[in-house]
Amino acid sequence: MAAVGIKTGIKTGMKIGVLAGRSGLPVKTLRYYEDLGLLPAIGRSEGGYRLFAEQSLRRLEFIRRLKTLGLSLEEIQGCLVVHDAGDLPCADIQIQLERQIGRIDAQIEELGQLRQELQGLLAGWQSDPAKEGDVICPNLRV
Amino acid sequence: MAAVGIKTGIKTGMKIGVLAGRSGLPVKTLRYYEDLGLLPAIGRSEGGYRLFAEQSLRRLEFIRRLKTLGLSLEEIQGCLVVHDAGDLPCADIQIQLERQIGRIDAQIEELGQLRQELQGLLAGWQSDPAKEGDVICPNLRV
DNA sequence: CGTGATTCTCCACTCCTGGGGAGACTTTAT
DNA sequence: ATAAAGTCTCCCCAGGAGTGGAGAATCACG
Repeated sequence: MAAVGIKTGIKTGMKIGVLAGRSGLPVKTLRYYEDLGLLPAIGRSEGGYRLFAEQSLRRLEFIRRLKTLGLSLEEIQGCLVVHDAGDLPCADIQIQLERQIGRIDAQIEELGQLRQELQGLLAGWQSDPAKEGDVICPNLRV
Repeated sequence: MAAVGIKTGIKTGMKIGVLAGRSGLPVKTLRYYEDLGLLPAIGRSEGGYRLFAEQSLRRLEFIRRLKTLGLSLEEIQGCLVVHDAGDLPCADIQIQLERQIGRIDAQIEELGQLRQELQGLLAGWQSDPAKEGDVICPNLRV
């Protein structure tokens, strides 16, 4: 079974349900990824069934990792497009990655600022301020 | 103009356009907030026009502030419900803010990990590695 | 060869925060 | 009194990441 592809020289591949089972992702999600171009199938069977290569598992693992790290599918696709652009010299990919790091730094910076603002707000927080008028919460100079 | 409501003792209020002008928010947004229950109108005119109290401005300012601090409208509504019940929602707001800071921290942490991963990838980058097999760019092993 | 499991495409729906516009009605200003 | 401006409700649209179902086709097993 595992060696089916070896017998014939013909293009073989997992059907979507197998890939779903091995990757742990729902079939729907795999189709969704394929539609987006994140996870290209190597082709279709006679009956039109998607066929995926073994590499798809690695690719899905890569996607999963980046996803858990908070990247959007669009950002991940950016990485994969670069990855798949085989004709481009590695230097271009390097630039893409550096750009990606720059974007991440900007995001971290932005989040840090927001965090600081919230922290500063809480720092001066009074747990039981005097009620006055129709003030909603005296801690917030609204 | 500003004193129109004083002449009659009858329940008066801003129409939505006035509140929009004074708050700087689009009419659509105010209607949306009213629909959600975030910004109750004091009533309707004969013709069915929403009428808002002066306090609505303060309330909108409160909403705006919490929004810029990253709270969802639902979380803000939670605070406002407490407020409308007669209490100062200080404690609730505090909890929401702390929760928000926690979320930001987690996000920063994850981004930092991704950054490190990409950085590590670039650290071992070879500008012109030998191509081998079906690896498109040997620097990127997924 | 039949039957059930798998897969296909297409459409709709979720949550969130509104934006755009249609068509009808109310209010205001001249 | 009439025209213009404001407001009403209702419905569709966006993006992000899928999920669910209908109906049709295909595959695998006995």
